Amino acid sequence: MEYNFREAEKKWQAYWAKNKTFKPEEKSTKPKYYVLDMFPYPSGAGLHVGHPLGYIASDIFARYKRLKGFNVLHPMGYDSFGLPAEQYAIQTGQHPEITTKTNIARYREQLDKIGFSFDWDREVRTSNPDYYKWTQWIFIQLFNSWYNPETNKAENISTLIPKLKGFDKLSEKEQSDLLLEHRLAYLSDTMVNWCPQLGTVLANEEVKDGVSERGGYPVERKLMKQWSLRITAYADRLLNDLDGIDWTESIKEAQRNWIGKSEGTSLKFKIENSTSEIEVFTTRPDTVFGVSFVTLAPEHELVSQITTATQKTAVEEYITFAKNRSERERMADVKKITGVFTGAFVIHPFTGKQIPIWLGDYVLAGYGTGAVMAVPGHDSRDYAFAKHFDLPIIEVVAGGDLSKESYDAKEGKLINSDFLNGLEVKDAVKKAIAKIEEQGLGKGKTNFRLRDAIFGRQRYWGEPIPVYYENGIPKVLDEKEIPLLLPEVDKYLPTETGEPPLARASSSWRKDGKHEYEYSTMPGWAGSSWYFLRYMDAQNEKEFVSKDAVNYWQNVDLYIGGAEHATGHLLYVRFWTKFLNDLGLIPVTEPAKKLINQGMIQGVSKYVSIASFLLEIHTDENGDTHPLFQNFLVNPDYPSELCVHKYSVPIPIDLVKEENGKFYFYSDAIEEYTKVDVLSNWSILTKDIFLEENKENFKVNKGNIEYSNFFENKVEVLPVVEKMSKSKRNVVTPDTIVEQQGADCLRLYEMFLGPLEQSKPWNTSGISGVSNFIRKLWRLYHNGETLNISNDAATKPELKALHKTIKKISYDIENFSFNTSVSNFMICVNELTDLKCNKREILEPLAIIIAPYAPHIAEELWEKLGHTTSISYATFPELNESYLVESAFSYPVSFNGKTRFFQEYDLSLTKEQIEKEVLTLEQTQKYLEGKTPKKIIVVHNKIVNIVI
RNA sequence: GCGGAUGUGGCGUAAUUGGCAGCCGCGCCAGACUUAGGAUCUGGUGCCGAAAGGCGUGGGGGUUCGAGUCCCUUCAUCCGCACCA
Repeated sequence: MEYNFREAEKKWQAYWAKNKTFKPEEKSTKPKYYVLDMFPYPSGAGLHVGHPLGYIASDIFARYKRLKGFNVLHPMGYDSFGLPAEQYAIQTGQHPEITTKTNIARYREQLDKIGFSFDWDREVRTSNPDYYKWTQWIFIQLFNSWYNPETNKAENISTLIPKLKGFDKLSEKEQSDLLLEHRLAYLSDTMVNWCPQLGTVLANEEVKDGVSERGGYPVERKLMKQWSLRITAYADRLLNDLDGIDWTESIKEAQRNWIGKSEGTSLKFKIENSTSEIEVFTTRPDTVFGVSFVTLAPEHELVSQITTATQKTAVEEYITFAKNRSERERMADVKKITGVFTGAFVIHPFTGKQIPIWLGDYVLAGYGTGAVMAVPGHDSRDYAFAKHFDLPIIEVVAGGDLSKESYDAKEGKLINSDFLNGLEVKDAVKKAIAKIEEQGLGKGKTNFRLRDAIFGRQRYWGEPIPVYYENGIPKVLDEKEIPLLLPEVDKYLPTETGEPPLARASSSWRKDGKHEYEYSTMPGWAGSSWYFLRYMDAQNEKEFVSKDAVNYWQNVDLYIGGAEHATGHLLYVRFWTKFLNDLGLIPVTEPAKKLINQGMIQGVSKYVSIASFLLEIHTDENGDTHPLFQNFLVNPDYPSELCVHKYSVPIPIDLVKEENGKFYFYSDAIEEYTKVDVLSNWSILTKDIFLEENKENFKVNKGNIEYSNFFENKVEVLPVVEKMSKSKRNVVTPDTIVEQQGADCLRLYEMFLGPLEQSKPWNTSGISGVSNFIRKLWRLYHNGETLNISNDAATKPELKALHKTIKKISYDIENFSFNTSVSNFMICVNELTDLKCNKREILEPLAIIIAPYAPHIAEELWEKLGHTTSISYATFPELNESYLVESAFSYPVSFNGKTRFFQEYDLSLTKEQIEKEVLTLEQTQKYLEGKTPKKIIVVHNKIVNIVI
């Protein structure tokens, strides 16, 4: 009887659901283990084959831990607030909640079919009021807290008030404003990334190369009143605690860079003929004698005050120029040096010399003080600026060649530097800081690159911020008043006056019927910043998580997800965890002990080339002319000079046919394509069309066109490996494989593809090997139609095959090397098949070790073996090393490192005995060619090497 | 520019961590069976060579009895950050 995976998989999925097999024990004496996946955003394209890669790995680990006697928490949920559902709502008018529910239903169906061991009773959806009530609750706690630098943790704002002198005498508004400067959730005027097309502000990590990460729309800098979270208060702890967690070095490094701690000193420069001073921040106070100018950001507040009359026009022009240069341009031409002299000077604090003040847009207004002391000799940016404007370059650290480039290294002896002369850089830094502090010119200081996190989004589909305004003063709702539900609106667009969509809610959407609520909603990362806690106690209506639950589950033991969340989600969730810990609400300071980043499974998009031709120039009744184009599908090598415009678009991969390693799009698929893209109006450019009928209209006439440039009914398409996405039309869902080869096959195959962390394009060419393996495994337990199991004692080779596998699989799982375990299962089954093994003593443990990988077939075999309970809670077989012990070893005998032949020796032989034995061999004499060996190396159980 | 990762047969990959390079699978070749199937089974398959043998882990150099593995150097590809003073 062949294994019927369709029946078996359905049966066991139903069994697990009915028996709540994967519900962790409530009051358990077992050790706990918490395995978490980054929950998905339920997109309209459905789950693609990349999602399950991480889920399968974590599921294997969770199932393995159960077999090892752990009480395992392995939940799943949905990050269900977000932009795509809202964009869809804007286009169709359909409430995002409906879209979201439909998408979730599809995800759930797909997930269920893969046989994950999730405890679905703990499912969370960030867009559910039961859930976002507690997201709002945490926001309220943030609002009510400040960061006390003395205790180095967050405290209730009430502990701050006594420290604020004259607080009582202030008006209510003044009190509110003052407290907002300290609250961890605060409202302020902030420079934000404003995206006009999306109608919202974006966080820094949502902006890539000056355009929005989602959609690629331009982003501009704008001053807006915004809610922010004071993550910078935690900068130092977020940085230091990285050392204590087992995360990949690349993620930790990305977070370190993002936090960007730099230690240095502030230093004041007196402005000549003025009482004002310019304060700069520098990490190289040792180079203070190398300062030859000072550069201010164009936005610096002192600019208008110090600019001299003669420079006024030039400076104003420059400021206008700098302002209008969009962020994107500034990033695009980093190399372009721009600046202007203000006409003013500062006095060097040590030498008393006159130093010019310049403006330059290489200085960022938002970092440090927005001013730098320029040391062109030892800072490459200052060097470039100095060279460009012909400013003096002074060498103060020996070791470089300043005629070629600046010498930025922090090594060498100080020169031309008065009291620092002769010191090494490290010592000079210390001495310079001491001197600066002594003379009251500044003091040692630490700066961070990390900015506070802007927390408001001018969008509909997010958690409402639980704030209302009374006489212009922002106040948070009482705990009893949440959840503050999302109101109904007529459209999901900003109002005509530019207010966020929530402003469209009816006028009854008011606190106590009169006070306006905040119209911004929370960003996408709000709900995901604490969801790992909610799973511990998902149904709790009284608290975000109970003390009992969090004291038991603590934090995530193994977290698997994509590396793209390095500086977003993974930083915010650490921040919230530390905050909740400060408040004494949870016992842990980090969300996850271990983090693994699964690689991305890329799609292979297929791009078809399109040539645009000018058909005619149409003149309308007003006399305006409009060019009329016609587009034709052409081969990729079609010369672009033979058309007005040539471009390529991705087409659905299932409309492409492969022939001899090349890909083609046939004309009979065009109709199918127009269903996906109604705007397309293509036909394939054929010789006839080109040469005969429309030749004149194409406005090209380049003489003889090779016929090979044209095909009658197909064009070649080019494959491109890139991220799977709906817009690239390259999404492959796991559904087909589950349908055709089964969930176990998908699970094994995704693991078999290669190391978990590695990215690779999806390719099913090897799947038949895995499918064959599953059938072979089944046959091992069967003799033709019937189950064939013997209770006889296993033989030594059988035991060896099994225990070798137990050893390897345990090692592999614990090292997250899932690909190698699949090969080892294959090796084991091959060996046992060759041995014709049908012993219960072997086949029972084999079913258990394979169960985490292929749970359906394992359950089915387990049941056939006579068991009445799920294999999920069987005991992982104990390794017995004695079965692996060999008595002899076949030594490779090599000469000068080249293996020539093999010779078996008993392992009890000493090195000396082997050495003696080897020399007596006929073969040895042959390779020695009569020479005497210089040296013989015998490594026990490894190798014999004879050096001639 | 800085940081991270990767480079091994036709392809996906493996190598007990310094000890026989290429396990397992795909593909390919040959054969068996056959109700001719994209089924199943058996054998072969790094490259050059008829063979003996030689060459081989991106390139170059080094350490070592011995290097895919360690060190130096260089190239290529991918990802992240990017004027952070």
